[in-house]
Amino acid sequence: MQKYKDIGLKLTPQRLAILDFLDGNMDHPSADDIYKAVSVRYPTMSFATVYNTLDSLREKGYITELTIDPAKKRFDPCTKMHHHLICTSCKRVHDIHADFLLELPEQVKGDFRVTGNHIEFYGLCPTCDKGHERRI
Amino acid sequence: MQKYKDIGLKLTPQRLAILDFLDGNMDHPSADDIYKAVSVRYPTMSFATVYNTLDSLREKGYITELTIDPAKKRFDPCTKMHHHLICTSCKRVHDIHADFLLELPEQVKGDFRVTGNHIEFYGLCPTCDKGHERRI
DNA sequence: GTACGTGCAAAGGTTTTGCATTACA
DNA sequence: TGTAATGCAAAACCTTTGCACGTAC
Repeated sequence: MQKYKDIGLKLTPQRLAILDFLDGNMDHPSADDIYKAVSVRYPTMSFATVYNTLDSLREKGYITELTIDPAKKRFDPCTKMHHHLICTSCKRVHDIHADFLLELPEQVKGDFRVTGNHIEFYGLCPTCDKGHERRI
Repeated sequence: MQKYKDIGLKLTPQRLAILDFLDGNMDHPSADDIYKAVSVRYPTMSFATVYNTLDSLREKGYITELTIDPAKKRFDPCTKMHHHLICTSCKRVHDIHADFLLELPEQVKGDFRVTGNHIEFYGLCPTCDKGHERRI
């Protein structure tokens, strides 16, 4: 596994399994999703290991913790600044890589030092939308 | 209490205390914050009542449940569409009532029916920013 | 009077922690 | 070999639920 050599963490089999699961994953999985997925290969996997690893990866800047789900934390291996489109029915989350101009007016910003932003778009995905009548 | 007459809920003293605490509140309190605040006047107040009331108020559209805090739900009595400016250090949340043009490109939106959006601005509030050296 | 709200305690779900054991570097 | 990670279980949180009792309407 050359790919993860420079990550600055001990590369245990469990961590490699977690890294592999997250690599390119666009589902914004929860800790439990990750635990279930890697447990298939490592039946002794524990939540402590999952949370430890996620915490280390977050500290190193390899993943982002999302606050889009009120019920649980979800994790995003894509750390490039982007936004999210969330289906309010099935809770699936799509990445939005479009850019938006979001400059706060001076009188609103005040002395606040703004360092970033994140947009949540809400709506119904095509699948969930079909459950409703819809005439144009 | 004429003010809450038309709310469509039984107006118990506990509910009135919660409504009074929330009215004009800009702190985006958690259920626990609300529980602590109203417990001063109503020592027998229970979490069940707080959550029941918050749930009813949310259903009726009088409050919004915020997902800006990974640790717990926070509630906002201001239901007019607005955004938030969050200090990553002290976690305090300010309301942003500015408008932004957020139109998703067709090829990004696809058949998704977008119904709303919410922007989180991140940064350091003036107080927390003072802890860092900062020369212009 | 009756439907609905309250309060208590217990349970459910997610995340954290302590500690002995194991294994990467 | 030494430091750091793993795994298990227990605990800590936040939130929800069941049920007997109480109260607004």
